[in-house]
Amino acid sequence: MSRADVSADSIVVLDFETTGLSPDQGDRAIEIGAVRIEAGEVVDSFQQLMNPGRPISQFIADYTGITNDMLRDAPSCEEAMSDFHRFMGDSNLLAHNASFDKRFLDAELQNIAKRYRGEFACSLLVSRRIYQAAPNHKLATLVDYANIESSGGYHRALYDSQMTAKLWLSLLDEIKHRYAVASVPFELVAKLQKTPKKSVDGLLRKWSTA
DNA sequence: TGCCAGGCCCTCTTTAGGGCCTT
Repeated sequence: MSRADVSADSIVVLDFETTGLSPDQGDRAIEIGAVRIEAGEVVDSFQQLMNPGRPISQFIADYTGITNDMLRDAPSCEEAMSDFHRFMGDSNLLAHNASFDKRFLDAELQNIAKRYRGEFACSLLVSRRIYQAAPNHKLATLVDYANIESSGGYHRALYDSQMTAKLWLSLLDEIKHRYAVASVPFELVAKLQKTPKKSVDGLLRKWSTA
C-alpha cells in the first residue's frame, strides 16, 4: 500500500507552541503535543515541553500559559525532538495551519539531522472547503461549529492536537456523509486541499461514484 | 538604519494588495 492509499483517519496530529512565528527569524519550539489516530480512534499521545535556550517573551507566556520557570528544567529541543521523531515514525501528519507547524518541524529536525517520510495534511485548508459556512476557520471556532465538546484549554500543544484530531474526524465524517464516500484515503485529502472552493463539490461527487 | 513570516485565498487580479491563520 502506498502512502497515498493510507486512510486519512490513520495519522499523527501535531501542534507546536513556539517562541514566535518564524524559525527563519530564530524562533524555536517550546512544546510539542501530538496524538496518533488509527482507524479513527486516538490510540496514543505525546507531550513534551522543551527548553529553547533563551527566555520566552511575556507575550508568549501570556498566550500559552507556559512560563520561563516551566522551561528551565525542561529537556533541550534536541532531546525532546529526538523523542518525538521516534513517536511520529513514518506516519502521515496533520496540523491546523500545517504550513506553520511544518516549518518548525523541519527546522527542529534539521538541527538533529533527522528526516521523516510522512506527508502533511492541513485541517485549516480542508475546513475552508468543507465547512465553508463557518464564521471563521480558527481552531476554536471550528470546534464549536462542529459541536465538539471542549473545555477551552487552547494554546497548549497537547490540547490543541487533541482538538485538531476531533475536528479532523468530524471533517472526514462530513465528507463521507455529504458525498456518500465510503472511505477517505490520504490521496483524496491531498487533492481536496489544493482544489478551488468552487470545484470541491465536483471533485467529491466524482469520487463518490468512482 | 529600519525592518523583519509565509502560504493560502479573494478580488475592484495575474505588471497587486490585503485579510486570514498559526505562535
